Amino acid sequence: MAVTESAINRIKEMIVSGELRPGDRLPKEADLADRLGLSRNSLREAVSALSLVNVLDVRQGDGTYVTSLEPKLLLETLSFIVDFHRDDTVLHFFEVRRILDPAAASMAAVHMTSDDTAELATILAELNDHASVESLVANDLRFHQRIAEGSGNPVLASLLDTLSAPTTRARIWRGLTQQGAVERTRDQHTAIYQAIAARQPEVARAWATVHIADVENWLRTVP
Amino acid sequence: MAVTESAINRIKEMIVSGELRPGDRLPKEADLADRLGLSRNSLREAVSALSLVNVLDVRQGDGTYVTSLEPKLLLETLSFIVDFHRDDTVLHFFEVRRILDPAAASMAAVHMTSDDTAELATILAELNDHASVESLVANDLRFHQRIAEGSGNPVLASLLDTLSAPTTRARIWRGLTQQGAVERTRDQHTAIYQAIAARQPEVARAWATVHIADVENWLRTVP
DNA sequence: TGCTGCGGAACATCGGACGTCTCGGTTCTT
DNA sequence: AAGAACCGAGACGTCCGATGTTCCGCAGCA
Repeated sequence: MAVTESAINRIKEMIVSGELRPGDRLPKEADLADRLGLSRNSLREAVSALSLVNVLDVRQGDGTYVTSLEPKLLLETLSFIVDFHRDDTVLHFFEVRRILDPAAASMAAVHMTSDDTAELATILAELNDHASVESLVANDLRFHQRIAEGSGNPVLASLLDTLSAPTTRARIWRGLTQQGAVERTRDQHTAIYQAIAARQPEVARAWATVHIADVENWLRTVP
Repeated sequence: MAVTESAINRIKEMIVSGELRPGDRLPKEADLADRLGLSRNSLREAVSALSLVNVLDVRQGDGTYVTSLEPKLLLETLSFIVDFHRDDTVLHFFEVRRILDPAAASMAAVHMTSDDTAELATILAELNDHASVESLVANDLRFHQRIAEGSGNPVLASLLDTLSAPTTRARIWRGLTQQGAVERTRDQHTAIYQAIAARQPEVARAWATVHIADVENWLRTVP
C-alpha cells in the first residue's frame, strides 16, 4: 500500500483506538513522520487529507490537533461532496430530504422545549414583507435548522443541514419570489411551527411533508 | 488563504464548472502546479485530499483522473467519516436509518420489477440454518442493499449503505446469534420481502419499521 | 498590573533528485 | 504473420534540505 495512504489509516487507527482523543495534539510533523517511518512531505499529504474531512485541525505556528469529532463537524464535509453533484442528482438529494424533514418535524414536536418553540416563532416573525432573496434564504435555513436540532438527534440535524446545498436553496427562493409563492411558503412554515408548538407530531409531519413536496414539485418543473 | 487549500478549491471549481468532466485526465502534476502557481509538493497535498474523498483517482505511472463522481462513489467517503464516531453516537446514526429504511422499503414496493423481487427471494433462500455470523452479516447487508437500490434513488441507497457501519452490523448479529434471535430476524426479512413482492408499500414500510426498531431496541439494551 | 517585544517552536512552501510503475511501441521468437 | 518478451519515455511516489510565516509564552518595561 502507498505510504501516504497507509499513514492516513495509521492516524485514523490512532484516533479510533483512543490513543488520540478529541482535542489532543499530535506529535510535531517531524517526529510523527519519523515514528511512522516516512518523510515529512508524505505525512503532510496524509494530514492534509484528514484535515479536509475535519478530522484534524492544523494550526500554523502551533501544532496539529484532533478535532472534537462531533457529528456536526464531520458531516460538514458532506456538503463538500454534495457540491460535486449536478442538477440531475439534486432531485435525489431533495427526495431524501423529503423523507428526513417530516421525521425531524415530528420528533421536534415531541422534544422541543417551549423556549425552543418560542425561538421558532421569533424566526418566523423576523421576516418582513419585502425581504430580499438573501434574507429569505437565510431565514428559511435557520427555521429548518432549528427544527432539525429540535429533533434531538445531531446526526439527523447535520444531515439535513448539508443535504440541501445553499446554492440549491438560493435557486429555489429566487424562483419562489419570481412567481409570488413566498406567501404560501411562509404560511406553510407557520403551520409547521404551530403544530410543533401544539405538540402534535403527526400534524407537524404532515405539514412538513406538504411543504417539502411543494418545493420538490416546483423543482421538477424547472429543469 | 493557504496555498494548498486554495488549490483544492481551484480544482473543485474546475470540476464543478465543467472544465474538467468525469473521466477526464488532469494535466500532469508539474504542469498543473505551474499553472496554479504553486509547488508540486503543495499541489500533491491538494490532490491527496481530493483523492481521499473519491473526487480524483491517481494512478501511478499513468496520470490523475476525475472519477465518475457518482453519488455512490462520493458517498462512500461517508463511511470513512462514520468510522470516527464512538458508540454513543452510533444510536443516532441508527435512528436515521430507522427513518430511511422504511421509506426505502415503501419505495421499493412501488419501483422494483419482478426480476428484482425474485432476486430478493434468492438472497433470503441462500441462508441455511447454521450460517456463520459472517455470512449472516453479508446476507443481511445484501438484502437491505437490494431494497435500497430498489427505491430507485441512488443517493438514498448509498446513504443507507454507509449509515450502518459493518462493524456495528457485525456486533448486532453476534448479539442476535447469542440470544437466538436469528429466526425472528429472518421472519421479519421474509415479511418485508413478501410485502414488496405483493406491491404493498405501506405494509413494507411497517415491517421495515418493526424490523429496524427491533434491532434498535436491542442496541439500546447493550451499551 | 498590563503592555510590548523578542525568540523558539511548529507549520507552510519550495525546488530538486531519485525511485517506481504503467503504457505502448519495438524486437525477437515460433 | 502472430504472439510473447523487452524496453524506454512519461507520470506519479517518496524523500531531503532550506527558507518563510505564524503562534505562543516569557522577559522586560512602564
